[in-house]
Amino acid sequence: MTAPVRVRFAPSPTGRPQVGNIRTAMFDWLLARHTGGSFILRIEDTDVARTEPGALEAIMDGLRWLGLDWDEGPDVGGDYGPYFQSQRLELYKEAAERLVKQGDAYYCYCSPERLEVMRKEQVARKQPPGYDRRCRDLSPQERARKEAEGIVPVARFKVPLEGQTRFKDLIYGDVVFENSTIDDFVMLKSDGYPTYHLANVVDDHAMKISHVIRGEEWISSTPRHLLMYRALGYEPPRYVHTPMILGPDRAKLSKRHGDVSILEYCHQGYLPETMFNFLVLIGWSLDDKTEILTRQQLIESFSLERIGKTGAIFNKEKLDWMNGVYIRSLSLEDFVQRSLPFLEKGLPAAVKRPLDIDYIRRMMPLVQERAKTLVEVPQLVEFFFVDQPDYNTELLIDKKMTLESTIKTLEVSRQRLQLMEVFDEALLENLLRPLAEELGLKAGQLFGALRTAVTGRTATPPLFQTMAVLGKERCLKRINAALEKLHQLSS
RNA sequence: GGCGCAUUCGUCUAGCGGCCCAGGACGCGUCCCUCUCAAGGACGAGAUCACGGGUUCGAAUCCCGUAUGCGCUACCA
Repeated sequence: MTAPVRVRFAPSPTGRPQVGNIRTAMFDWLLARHTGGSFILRIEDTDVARTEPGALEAIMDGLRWLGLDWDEGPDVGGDYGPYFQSQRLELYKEAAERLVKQGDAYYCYCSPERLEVMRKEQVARKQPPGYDRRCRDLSPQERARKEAEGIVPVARFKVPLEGQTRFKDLIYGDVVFENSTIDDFVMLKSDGYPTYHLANVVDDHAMKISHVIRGEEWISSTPRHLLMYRALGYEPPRYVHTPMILGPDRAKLSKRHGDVSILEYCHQGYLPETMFNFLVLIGWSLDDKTEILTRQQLIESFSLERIGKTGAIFNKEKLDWMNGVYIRSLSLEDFVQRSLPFLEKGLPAAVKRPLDIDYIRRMMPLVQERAKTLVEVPQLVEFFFVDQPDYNTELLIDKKMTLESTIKTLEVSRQRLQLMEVFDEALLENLLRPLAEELGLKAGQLFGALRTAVTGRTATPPLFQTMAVLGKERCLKRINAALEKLHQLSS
């Protein structure tokens, strides 16, 4: 696997870039980089009706986000362009005409309505549905008559009635199909656009693609492609079908079960390096223990041989874990920079902008090891910003404490805190630990009351560090507010 | 219905005839650490390797069959 490959990712711009497709693109990219080959982006915009505006940009954004740069493609050009199939219509038409001339294809004038009825009957008779080849042997006169009626035909490939078509898939091994089970499929639609089958064969040949990497769902149509390669006199590429990514019900992942756009993971605060690592591990593994791999390690160690055969369910919990691992591995400044957009968006509108970046830098070490995704960072640090945290007064009173003892505890704490000149972590600890003992409390009881008073929460980063970041003024203000709440409760 | 592909802990997987009465990871449980929450550490539960036949001295690994699941079966890709 050292010869440079030419591989292509060929999405159709009919929707957002889903993880299944992106994973295939990653395999393409990895193989290209591993072998020093080329990764080509080709847009299969042959389904005019389903093409969605914006889909192309979204696909490119998704690839860029993951760092899957392409060597040839719509925007960067290349020697084998154009890279939009809609701009290569002439090529497909020529190929189709040639096949018709050679007797390997024919024009079909059957109406969609007739085909519909035909299929229904076939299914009713428990026959395999498929084109009945009515137009396969039309006489020139019959054809002329249809043309005269103004019917615009489609071009169908003349699949051999007998024999077998076989190929060796690099992952699944030998696959054999009886030609008799394949119907005469449409190559060229009546609107002049090719179907996937034709366009794919013509372009992969024209673009000198060496390996076709695509989802397992394409295995069944591979013999059609092979038959066309043969009829056209082209050398077929190597085929690499990859296992699918499944939904929780083991069915092909769809929008229904959250096959969300790869960009959605970006918005949800997953790091691109997490997605890259995680996605490649669905269906591929290095060995029996390595889970975290850098992009460079992946390029070096990637190989087709280690791609599995079985569809895999997308394991969200594991993704979350891995994202935590990657977040923790970030340098503080990197973590700050990546969190910034999420803070801008996620912090309450009442927090004044621009955000105080230095203040943020001081609190971020406290949340870095607690965040699983970037999108939850604002939640984690919100109490640092709000004027006065909102919380239920009961939370101030520890299970083993009373209203009175809590009031007393906070009052004494306030006095002592007020006397501090330098409000840092070490000094806070030196003050507070002995204070708990002095008050006859367990450290947790004192710290718990202070924690709630100062943050409004029962689960926060370590108290002293948190208070140090908050600063003396904010802490005292909040303790005062807490005491007020408690007094209200007692009256 | 036809054709094709697949089948190892709940999930992702290692395993390509003896090292496996099956290893790792996520998740889960217990414990340690500890001011809470995380993180980290230790330990544990969890798979008769879908089932049934072969082949072999020996099979999760090879062969056949069955079952189940999934995919394809469009003038979609």
